[in-house]
Amino acid sequence: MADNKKKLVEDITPMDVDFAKWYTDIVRKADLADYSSVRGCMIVRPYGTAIWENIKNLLDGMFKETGHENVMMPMFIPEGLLQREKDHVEGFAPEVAWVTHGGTEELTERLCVRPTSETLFCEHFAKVCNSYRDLPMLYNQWCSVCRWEKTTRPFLRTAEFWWQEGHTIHETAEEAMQETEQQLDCYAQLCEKFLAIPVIKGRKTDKEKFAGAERTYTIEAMMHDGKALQSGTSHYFGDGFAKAFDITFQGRDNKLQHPHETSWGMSTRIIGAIIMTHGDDNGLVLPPAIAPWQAVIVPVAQHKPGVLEAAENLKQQLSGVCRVKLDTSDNSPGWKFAEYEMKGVPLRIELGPKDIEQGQCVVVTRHNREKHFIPLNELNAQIPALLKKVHDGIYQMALENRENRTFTAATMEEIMAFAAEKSGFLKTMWCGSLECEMAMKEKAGLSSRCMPFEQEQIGEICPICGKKATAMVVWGRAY
RNA sequence: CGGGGUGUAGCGCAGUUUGGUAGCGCGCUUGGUUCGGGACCAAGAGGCCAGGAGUUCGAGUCUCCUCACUCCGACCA
Repeated sequence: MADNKKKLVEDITPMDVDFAKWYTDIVRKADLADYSSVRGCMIVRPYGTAIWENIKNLLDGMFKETGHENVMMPMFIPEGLLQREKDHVEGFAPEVAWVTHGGTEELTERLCVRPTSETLFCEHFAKVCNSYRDLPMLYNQWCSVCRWEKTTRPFLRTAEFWWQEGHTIHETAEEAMQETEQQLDCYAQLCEKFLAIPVIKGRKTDKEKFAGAERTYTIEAMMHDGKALQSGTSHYFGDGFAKAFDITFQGRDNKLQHPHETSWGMSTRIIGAIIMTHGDDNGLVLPPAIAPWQAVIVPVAQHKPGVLEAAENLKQQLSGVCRVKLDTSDNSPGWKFAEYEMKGVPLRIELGPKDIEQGQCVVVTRHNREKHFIPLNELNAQIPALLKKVHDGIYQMALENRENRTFTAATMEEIMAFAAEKSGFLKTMWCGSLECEMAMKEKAGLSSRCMPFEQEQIGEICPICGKKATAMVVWGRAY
């Protein structure tokens, strides 16, 4: 299928030539986002917003099914409040934006633009939580947050980004732990079932965990270039924040207790993951579940009598079967083919005079450009199967990429060989010390991605220091 | 923070060496011919050449200053 590999869109830099350029070309050409006049801030264009809305609706539905409620918190955090938890403020202070004036008056206490809202939720929980009967409180908010990053890239790292942040408090540590794992699982489900992105679930090392958390769980995905992308996180706080913010409730035993807390988040960065997991040299490839249009109808020779009418009828026929768009613009069919390939629409339906004569249409699946000639009266029944084929196909391709780029090492020599020649995940045993983790970064340029839940016993000792190993770690270079 | 680079039409760029009517491609508008992999012809619209101060008869072009963006380091949940 050499023909299928031919690059048909000239405006996108091939990923082998320059992966970073390829990425930004797609962001721009697929109309996902634009740069704004504020450094590091992006404008999410309608097409990008539609993708985010679909992701948001899926996640929001899952959250609600498990009893979570949405709230809306302020975007400003007083400096004093941010400083209540020591680790937390140390983690975030270097990258927060400060509001110092209201109108022309200088504020007595400056306000930071939220980089995350733990402190606000904690302050609120302290007020509204009184009894074990109030628990659990399962809150979530959809909002944007601000982190003054030094280097930014659309979706992957922006100074302002959109996300959801869940914050819950529970009567017992066990219940909070369960919540933390449940929400991580929710993200993993979203990635694998809807976004067709295989992920590794695991726990972050102490070095990589969230500022102020007792434990951080993560899902890690691998991009086309072998780099890792942290795609969602879930944190268990124990009662650390509760103590710092004086959140108490009267327990079943009539004594005052601190609740156990969690937080978890997924951001617009996931759109970057979709681009870099599924995209190709012809543009974006969207998982059907979140594609704004799952199919696009391209009429051929639309000036000829009957073609537009037939296309219009086909659109009617497909409403309720999938999200469908009909493009009747003046652009040539070839232009439209390229356009919707760049936009990653999973199915293209071509309908021309020849098809109408034969009562059929041509359906092309985006990820492999396979053509299917389908009778119009069978189309409705076949669309769901074709969409599933796209989903399964791109999931499989992503999984294969990850498998092909995953290696194990038992010695320092093997680690250095990996670091020098490969890009991907490296599994090794680890003793659990910060020193060895730092050494990995310094010597091999690798950071720990996670300690997978699915542990493999690939050795007895830590290859860095030679001491007894306590866990297997997946290492990599990260976005 | 350190080092490089770039600011000219919506976007991408040429023009700066050697000062002399503001250019090209894409996109946009109008009309026509086209249409199974980014069609073609014709006619148009669109500029404080990043900003400021100099030199000069004359500055996009030379000098000085300022600002913005960007890349590579460093830093970074």
